[in-house]
Amino acid sequence: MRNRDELEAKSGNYFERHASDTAKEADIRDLFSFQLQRLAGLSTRIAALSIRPKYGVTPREWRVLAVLKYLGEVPLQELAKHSGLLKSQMSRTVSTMIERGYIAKTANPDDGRSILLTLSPEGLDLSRKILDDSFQRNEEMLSTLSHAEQQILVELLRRVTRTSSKYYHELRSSASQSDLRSMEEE
Amino acid sequence: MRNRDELEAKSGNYFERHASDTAKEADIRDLFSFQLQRLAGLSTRIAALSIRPKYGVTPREWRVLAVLKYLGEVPLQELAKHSGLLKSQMSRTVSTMIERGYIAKTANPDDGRSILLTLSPEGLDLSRKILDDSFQRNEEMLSTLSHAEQQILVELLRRVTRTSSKYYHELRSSASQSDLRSMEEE
DNA sequence: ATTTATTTGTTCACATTGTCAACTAAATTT
DNA sequence: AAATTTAGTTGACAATGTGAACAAATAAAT
Repeated sequence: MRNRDELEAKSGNYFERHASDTAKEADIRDLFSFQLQRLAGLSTRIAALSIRPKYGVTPREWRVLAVLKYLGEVPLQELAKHSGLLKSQMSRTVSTMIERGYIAKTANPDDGRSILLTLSPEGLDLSRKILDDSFQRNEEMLSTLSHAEQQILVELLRRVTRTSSKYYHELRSSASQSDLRSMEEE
Repeated sequence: MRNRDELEAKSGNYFERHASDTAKEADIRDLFSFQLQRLAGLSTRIAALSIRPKYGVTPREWRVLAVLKYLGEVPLQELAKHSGLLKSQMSRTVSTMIERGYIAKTANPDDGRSILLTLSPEGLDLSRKILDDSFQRNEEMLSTLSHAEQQILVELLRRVTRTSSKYYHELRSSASQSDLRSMEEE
């Protein structure tokens, strides 16, 4: 591993760094969220490469189809939650999917505001095909791990996602309450 | 050929999705890349929430600063590779970071085409602060895991990233040999 | 029962991110 | 010396993310 410390002097050490080289500098390569971002970016690029030319849908669109596949028949808001999108994003995505005939929309008899969304037969077919492709891609990506390791990875990610989601909502609610205080704080 | 009936697919009952004795429908929730995307999205949102208001930089900008922190002094292309960005993205990002005084640019004595980039003292200071914050955020996100589990997770991700990167380049070169993007992701 | 507040979905406006191609200037290769 | 490759910049545009305004419908409060 390369270390920055040798370059410390070059880039302007105004802080008269304390003599000890033992104090370890924080390194973004050790940061979980950094690894996560890079791998997710890779994953998206791989998916786009194999899906867009073949099926003519964006990663977001097929993700929505696949989520709707397991949800069955739900209002738009519900679909958005499970997909990790804002309702505004979902509204647009859904309307192009309706135009292309992959999603069907019916009125909700219990609530005049909401709509019920389902996959059309074509949408179900497409989502199956793409999902199969995706599982194949994932196998390639995970091929370096044993089956047991793959399961561990998936389980750890699941737990981290749960915890992070809670953390996120905490941050959000505490941020919206103290809007005026975020000016200084050093 | 799996031929699960439509009724089940649309039932929306995800507590019974494993109960079926027949061929199982593919489910995006079991897809590694889906989990990855959701968690990465969460992570970005959390980061943006705590960093943007406080330091006035976007997630991408601080990531670049932090990468440059460990690289020391490198040409733009090199910085792009390690950050997972295209050189066009990097060129723009760097030029705003130079405007704001976080990055310094000098000519490369060995190559008139390339430039050498380093963190300015302000950039170094900022990257340290944000990196500290980031490690704290990550601790929250990972708080559900034991220390040992965290290490396992990081190690598994590292291996998957390596394999995926190789896979990506295979796909790319087999798709079109002419347009080789030099983004080694490693 | 009427007013008020909340919720659902659509749309607008905009910021960030990602992709590709054209272009220059400087190496490198032939 | 000419052709090719490489480093970086810039333009154009697609995809994604965020927040707010808005109408219609429902729920809550008085």
